[in-house]
Amino acid sequence: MDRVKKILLEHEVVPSIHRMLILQALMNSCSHPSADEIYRALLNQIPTLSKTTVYNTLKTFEEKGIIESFSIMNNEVRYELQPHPHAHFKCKLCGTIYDIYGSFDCLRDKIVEGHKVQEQHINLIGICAACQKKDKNDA
Amino acid sequence: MDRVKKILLEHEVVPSIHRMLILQALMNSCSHPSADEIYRALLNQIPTLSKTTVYNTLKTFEEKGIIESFSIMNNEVRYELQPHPHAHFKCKLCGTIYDIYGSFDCLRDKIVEGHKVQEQHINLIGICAACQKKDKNDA
DNA sequence: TTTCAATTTGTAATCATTACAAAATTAAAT
DNA sequence: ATTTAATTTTGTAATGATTACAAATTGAAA
Ligand SMILES: [Mn+2]
Ligand SMILES: [Mn+2]
Ligand SMILES: [Zn+2]
Ligand SMILES: [Zn+2]
Repeated sequence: MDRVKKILLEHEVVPSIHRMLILQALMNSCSHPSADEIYRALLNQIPTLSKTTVYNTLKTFEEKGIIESFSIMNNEVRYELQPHPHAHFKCKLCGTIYDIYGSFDCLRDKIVEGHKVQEQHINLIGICAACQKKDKNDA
Repeated sequence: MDRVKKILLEHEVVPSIHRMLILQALMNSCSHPSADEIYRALLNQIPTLSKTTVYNTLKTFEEKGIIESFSIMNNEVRYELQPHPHAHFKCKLCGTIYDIYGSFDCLRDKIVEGHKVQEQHINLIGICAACQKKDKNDA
């Protein structure tokens, strides 16, 4: 919990209890949670939590560079702490989003055909390894 | 217009007048139009056009492999004929979406870390060349 | 304790998209 | 030409994620 507070202070965000819990939930989760998933995960600990607070807080975190957001298949936005740059794979069957640490060119802060790149999102979509196995067993 | 009809027939889509006009609008546009943009562009020619028809038709086109859709920055879905695989760059200032034909690995139909890739979307976001110039002139 | 700014909340609004059933169109069958 | 059935198109209502906004709450300084 001290680790969480430290991160917020380093990014000039007042470490309120809500913000600490939201960031903690995000750090504990490895599943790229959506705003709604974070909201539901915290309802036990903060019964008075408002979904607007979750949205506001996530926006603040992103503006301050604490987290990153991305969206795959145009449903809801998903959030994660920014570790090393990586790609995402979303399974069409089970919906799981996997991190892919492959050999992708990182174009951030590079100039591409004259355009200044600030963000890069590599989204792969298909059938994950687990669902392929499941399909074979069913057949 | 014959070209349009031919494409529809080749993909086993009945070439109704609406479908031909929607596909034509998509072929004439090089701006990755959204469903709403296509709808507004056609309202002159088909005053009775329903937005639902545009959505239905675009979905049909995509299912039949005539067009592809993608989404960048999680606003609306955008559509294009599928030429060679390429990446997209969206300018944060003017909103323009550029095609980027760089040297990107095409992972379609490949296996990545055990996952079967069916779609690949490379989205770059930043400030486009034109807007960089404009900024310099203003300063 | 008073004050004031920052944070949080609840509700209503927005926007893209989908669901669904009725209406219109088309082509085939009589 | 008329009937029939399937397909296409339409209009409206519903959905779901997100945002706008104003009121309520909190928390630190004076
Ligand atoms: Mn990730
Ligand atoms: Mn393109
Ligand atoms: Zn799966
Ligand atoms: Zn621009």
